[in-house]
This record gives sequence, C-alpha cells and structure tokens, in this order.
Amino acid sequence: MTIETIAPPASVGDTPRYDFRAAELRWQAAWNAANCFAVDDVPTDGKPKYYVLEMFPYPSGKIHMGHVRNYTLGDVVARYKRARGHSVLHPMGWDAFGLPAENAARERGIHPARWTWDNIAAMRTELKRMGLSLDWSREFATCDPRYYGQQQKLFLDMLAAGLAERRDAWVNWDPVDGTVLANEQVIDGRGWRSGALVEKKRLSQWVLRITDQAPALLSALETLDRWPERVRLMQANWIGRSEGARMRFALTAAEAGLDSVEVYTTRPDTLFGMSFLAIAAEHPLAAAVAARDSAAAAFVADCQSRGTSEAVLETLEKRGYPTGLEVINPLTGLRHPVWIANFVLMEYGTGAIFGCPAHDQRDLDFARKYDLPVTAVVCPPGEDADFAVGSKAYDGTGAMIRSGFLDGMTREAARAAAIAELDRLGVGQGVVNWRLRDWGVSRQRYWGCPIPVIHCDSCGVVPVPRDQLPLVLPEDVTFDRPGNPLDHHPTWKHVNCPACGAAARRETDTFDTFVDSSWYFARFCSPHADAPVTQAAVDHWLPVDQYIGGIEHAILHLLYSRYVTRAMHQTGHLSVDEPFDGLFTQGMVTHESYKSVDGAWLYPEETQRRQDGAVVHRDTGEPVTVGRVEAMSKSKRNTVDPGAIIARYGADTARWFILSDNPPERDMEWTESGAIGAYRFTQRLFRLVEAAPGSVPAEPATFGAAARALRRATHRTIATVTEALEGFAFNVAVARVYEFANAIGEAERAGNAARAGDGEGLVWAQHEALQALAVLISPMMPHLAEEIWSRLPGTDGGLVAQGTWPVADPSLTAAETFTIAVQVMGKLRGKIEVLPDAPEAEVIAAAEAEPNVVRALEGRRIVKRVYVAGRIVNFVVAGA
RNA sequence: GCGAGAGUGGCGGAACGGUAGACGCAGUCGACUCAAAAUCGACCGACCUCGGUCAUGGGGGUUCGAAUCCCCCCUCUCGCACCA
Repeated sequence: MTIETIAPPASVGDTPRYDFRAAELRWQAAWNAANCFAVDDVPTDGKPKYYVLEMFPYPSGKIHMGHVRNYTLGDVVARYKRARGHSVLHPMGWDAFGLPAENAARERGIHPARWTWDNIAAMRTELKRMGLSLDWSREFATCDPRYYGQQQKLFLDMLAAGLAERRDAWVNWDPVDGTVLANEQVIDGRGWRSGALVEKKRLSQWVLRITDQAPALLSALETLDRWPERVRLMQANWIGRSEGARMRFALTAAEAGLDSVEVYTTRPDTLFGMSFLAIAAEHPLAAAVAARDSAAAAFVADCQSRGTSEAVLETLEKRGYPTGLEVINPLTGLRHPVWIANFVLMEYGTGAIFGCPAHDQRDLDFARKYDLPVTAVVCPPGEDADFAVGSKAYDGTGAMIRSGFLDGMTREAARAAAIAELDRLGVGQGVVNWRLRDWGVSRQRYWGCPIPVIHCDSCGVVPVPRDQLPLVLPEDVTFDRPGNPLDHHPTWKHVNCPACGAAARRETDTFDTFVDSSWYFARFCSPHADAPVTQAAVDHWLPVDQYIGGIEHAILHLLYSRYVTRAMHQTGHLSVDEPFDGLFTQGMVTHESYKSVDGAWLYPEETQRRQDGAVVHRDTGEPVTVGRVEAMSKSKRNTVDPGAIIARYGADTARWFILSDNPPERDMEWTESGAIGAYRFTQRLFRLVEAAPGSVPAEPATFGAAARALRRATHRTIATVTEALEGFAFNVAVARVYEFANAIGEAERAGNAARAGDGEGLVWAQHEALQALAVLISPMMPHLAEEIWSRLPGTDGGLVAQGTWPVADPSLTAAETFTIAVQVMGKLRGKIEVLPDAPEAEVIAAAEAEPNVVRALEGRRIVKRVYVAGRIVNFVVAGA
C-alpha cells in the first residue's frame, strides 16, 4: 500500500471527488470571515455559557498525535454545545516557559525567547489546519510579560495574604537540570524531566502553603462528580490524610540542647511493644550526633547521597546507626536506644518514629537485622499470648496484651486510651497528619516568570512595587556556563531597596512553570485585561465546564490548579473554589514500533508492508522486525506527524479516524489502514450528496414505506448520535453515522424503484436525511459538513457552524412493527413480527404458533409465559 | 504490598438484566475493467448430521432470562509505595 495512490485527484472518470485540500482552507476562511467562534468576555446574548478547555500545549515546535486527539475531542464538544444553543468559550494558548528553551539556547545558541516564539508560530499554523473552533482572539503565551506580569501581581497578593513564604527546606535537587524539583516532580527518586537521581539539599526557597488547604482539597474531591474516579483517588492518596498521635520521647541525656524527640505515629496502641526509636538522616538530632561522631557523620552522608530510589532498587535493605543515646517511653518508663535509620523519611511526620517490630514490617526487618527485642502486644484472634513472631509482623486487629492499662482492649479502644494518657501526661496528643507537603516554587532558571521580590539586608524581603510590574526578564543573557543565567547577569540583580533605598539584591529565581499553568484557565476569560482577571468575566465563565487532557496530569497540574483557584478566591480574584467542573482524561496515541536488522529504530514511513504481509525497509528491502504497539515516542521513532497526515488525507480524516477507533479514554492505535478507511468514508459521504436528487419538493402530506423507513433512520440517528456525544462515546457516534450512511445509500439505490410508487416523499426524505447528516457529522468533520451543506439544495447558504442541532421527532422513531424474540427456557428459538399495539395475549399466541418454537415445545408443558413488551417472549416449561 | 480499572471474533470495539458480536479495520468471493486502482454487491466466532450445539478469562450463585448483578479465582494495565 503506497500512499501516493490514495492521494486524490479532483475526480476520477465520472466519480466525483471531494477536494479536501481546497475545501478545508475555504471553510476555515469562511468561519474566520463570519467570526463564528469568538465570544465576549461578558456575553449579553442570554445564552447558557459553556467553557470547554483542552490542556494548552507546550510549544515544542511541532504538534503530535496526542495534541490532535486532545484538541479533536475538545472541538467535538465545543461545536456540539454551540449547536445546542450555548455560548461557548473555547480558547487556546501556550504553556511557553520551561527548560527545553534553555537547552536549545545551550545546545544551539538560539535565544529561548526566539526559539519559543518561532515554535509557537509553527504550531499555531498546524493547529489552524485542524479546523478547530477556537476563539483565537484570546490566544496568549505564558512567556509574554502581559501574562506573567499579571502572575507577579497574583503572587504579591498571595504573599500579602500569607499564602506564600520563604523557607529553608530540604529540597529535591536535580543535579542534571541544576534546579529544585517539587515532590510531585520526583518520580521513583528521579527528576521528572532529566531522569537524574535526585539529591537532597537544604535551600532557602519560596513555597506556596498548599498544606493549609489539604483538608479542603481532600473533602472537595467528593463534589467533583464529573471527574474520573481514579483521578480523585490519586489525588486523595497524594494528599494522604492519616490520623494518629504526635508525642515526645525524653532523652536520658540532652544532646546539643535537644532534650526530647518528637514522633508521629498512627499506632499509639502499640507503645508497650516499643524496642527502639529511629530518626531520619536529615533529622537535627542526627546532625548533632554526626558533629561529634565521625562514623555517624559517614552514615548520614551515605544516606543522603543515595537518594530515595536507591532504597527501592536495593529491595528495601534496612540500615541503621546506633547513636548511643536513649529515650524514655512515657507510658512504660522503659529506656530504648536511638538509631539513625535510612528508612525513616524526614519529609513525613516529624522525621522520627518509634519502632514496634512485632506489628510493623519495616520495624521488624530492622530489629531482626540489628538483633533488637521483639515484643508482641496485639494478640491475633485464635493465638495465645505467647505466639511466636517470625519474620512477618502482625498488623491486624486483636486484644491488647503485655500493655499495662491497655490490656484486653481492642486495638481501637487502646489507641484512644493511649492518646488520652499521653495527653494527660502532657507529652502528646491526637493529630491528623498529611502526606501533602508545601509547594516549593523557586527554580534556578532563566526561562520562567521572575519572582517579584527584592532582598534587602536591613528590610528583609521587599515586594517589587506594583507600578514596576511587569518585572521583565532581561534579554541579554548568556548560557555559556552552568547555573542560573539571571544570577550571572552583570547588572540585573543589583537594585536599590524600594523601602530604604540601600543597595539590595533582586530575587534571581523564577517560578516553577506549573505556577503558570495553574491559573491560565481564568486568564482566558479576559485575556487582555490589565489585571489578572476581571470579576465579571470569571464570574460568568468559571468554572470550566469540560476540561480535557492527559491522565499524566492527574496529580501535578490538576492539584496545583485546584489550589491556586482557592488561593485566588482568598485573595479576592475569583468567587469559585474549584476550577474544573468536568474532567475527561484521554488515552494515549500508540503505534507499532519497527526495528531494522541492525537493531536501529525505524520511522513508520521508512517501512513498507509487502503483499505477503512481511514488513521490509522501504529503501533497502531488508526485513524489519515489528515490535510492540506502544505510546508514540521520539526515541522509539514510532511517531506519525500530524502535519503530514493532514496534508495527505485532510484534517477531517484525521479527526474522524482518531474519534472512530475506540473510546476516547483508552489508548488508541494509529494505523495507516484506519486513516485510509476514514478517508474513504469522507469520499463516500461526498458521493452520497452528489447522487442525491438536485431539488427538494414540497413536503408531502403522506409518505410511502421507503420514505418512512428513511425518515425513521434519520430521526433515530439524530437521537442516538446526540446521546453518544453527550456521553463522550464518540466512537459510538461515529458508528451511528456509518449506519446512517448505509441507510441513505440503500434508499438511494432503492430510489428509482421506490420513487415510482412513493412519488416525491422519498426525495423529500432523502434531503431531510442529508441535511441531518451534514449537521450530525459537523462536530467531528466540520469542513466536510459545510461542503455537504453548501451543496444541498434548500439550505440557503448559511454555515453549519452557525446552525442548530436537529431534534429527533419521537413520533417518527418508533418502529412500525417489532421483532419479538421468542425463547424457550431462555434459549432463542424463533422470532415473530408484531404490531406495536398488539395485546399481550395475541403476541404470546403468535409466539406459541411459531414453527421452531412449536418444535421446541413438543412434549413439554408451559408453566410460565414471560412477556416483555416490544422485546421478548420466554416460555418456562416442565417435563421432557 | 496497597488502591483502581479492564478481560467479548484475526484486530478496534457495540450491547436500559431481554435476539451477543452493531459499526469499522483486515480478509474471502463476485461485478465493473484489457488490467490495476477506485467503486459497488455478497460472505466473514467455532463445531455441525443444516436441525442444531458451544461461545463474552475460569468456577460458583441470583434470575423466566446474565457479557451485564453477587461471591471466589486467574491474567493484564495503570497509579501509589520504607508515609510510621
């Protein structure tokens, strides 16, 4: 199959051809001229609003199939909702800050701004060729000072409201990218971009206090009933609420001024089973011990250099260092050793735990390795109190043993009693602990939004005065050495303090780019305003009614956006708490992968499928190994360029295939044959229209059988396509259109014979069908829809894009006769045709008389007759 | 380990508890053609004595009736994971 043979001439012989190349450009121009997709910041048209948004792209330079899928899905929704009478906000912009631009600068000497804006221009052209119904007047890029200057205002508001603060913190340091990463950006201990092992480093940086909102962010998940369940679960797990106790263990001897260690535990009921206390390598007490004990210092250094992934790779090897210190258990009065342990996380709880080996697997592994005591305090049901603890800790329920005043209690009762006792002793209390940590937003990067503050030796942190915003990035930067170019800039950071006038230092860190994408949906409502948002616009449009994007943003982007929306509410910018009312997560676009004989990955267009099915190299004819079908990636070269597909088959074909293949939430496989199939269908629809009678008669008073059947197909299709689109079942909508096209084709073929008896009724019905067809395909194949519409007589020249969605007439969708399945004991034995109003007795009598059913009933006695109107008869029989 | 989701023809997938496999892709046969492409038509789960029998990962159950609801098991995918 070579591609060139498919590329269509305008016509072949007598067969008319749809010239998509000319038509798609023509209709895009027509939409543009009619300004079909623009809406006002605050519309006064009285229509219900609908805000549909797809995750805006990073301007990498080219669009990929994932973009095509994402924006096609969004465009189907936008066009459908518009036709249903909504005023639809459907904007597009660019998530334009980020590291790749700096890498381009380092590798190729192109300025990040230049690289980014060139990429945006190229991608805008590609997106426009898809025929998306976007309001391009709202386009912006986050790297534009008109955007990020507004973001700086937002930050100053958050700073003033106490939502942002500067803090010394242990941070995740990516040594390859040379920057800090948020916890969310560390995956398996590696940087999400670079893949480098992340190190721990203590740095002063800006944080947004997202943990303050942890309870609200968790509880509001329940209200997001138009979000996928699994995204809500992922967020809930990430926020990670747990109930437990925070308590202090007194040290028997103070160390560097520290006289106790604070611990967080979810199991205060097991305090009588304690055998040691363990602290993280980054814990202040560990630092104090390391200061005087070189072996401890070596152990601490070792733990920190390994990073978190090392622990995973070493299959959970527990290691520790005994400090020689001891603590006293406040409930038992017993002394226990203090260890530094590599499995204790400084970031969670207090960075210290008490170890109860009998009832915690990690503690047990540690105790066995270092030969520490193991005391069981919860008795598993059916065991006696002296049961042996082997290598498996018991974390179930049971009665308390060896636990003083807790003895005999259930686990839950013991937990409450232990907390009450800790409280009475003044050494602890019950607390709720969160896994979520504050969001560090400082990045040591040039190509990001400058953080608008100035550091003054006498005044401290001073906000950049608002009349000096936007604080614009300097253009004259160099990338000839590692580190932050803003920091290296000769003059940029040297400023006078706005408060006291003394020499001061400008902040050289820029924001994490996730800050940029955490409020862009609000900016789209009034993108040209001289404030972050305008109240009337966001009040009208927010929340986003339907947000569409990849599942990979289930945590990072969506959680940050939820938080910033709340922060903007607190600072008076918004009046909603949740940004996205509905969320749809699409699957990935996948493709077969190919390898040549020498093991190199090959692009699909470098391969060829021979007649016998074997795949060979297009140029050399050497055999090619067909690999797995997997997500398109540059490294595996299993990518297909949307630009080439659109040039070859048209935007409508690409859109139709990507919608038709499977449900949009699942991964789809891009295949050339599938795309060709979609292309053929566009031509087939075109031929259907060309074959239709050239003028529309007046609507007749009555219709013959063929016309009635076609009208029934039309109105049923209107109903089923509408239902499918409402439910995001776009592949089903596509299937219904195929069925409809088959029905129209049959009517056309039957036409000459039928018209003889049916007169003009069939012609009228054919036009009704074709007009409905044009509108029904318009969300999916908008250009072809316009082309069809414009060629049909009686459509008076308007645009489908400005038309209205058809309504199914229920009186026309009902069948004239019903096929009733007849079962005997639940097995299908025959079918009968009945009229819709046939009484039950009559239907059952007819069913019993059906020859096949008679045979099946032979020699048996009917004990029960089940009739479901319009569907089925079932005879329950007895005897042989 | 914890959590979630999914298992239906060669493939992608349809199916308010009611005729399983719609629709498409691939394939087979035929028409048209000198021929090919395009197009049009027919067929297309397995077995079969042509009347049926078996079929929705496996095993139970509920029901007149189960791909669908319940229980157990298997497999795969994804997410989280030393979170105390």
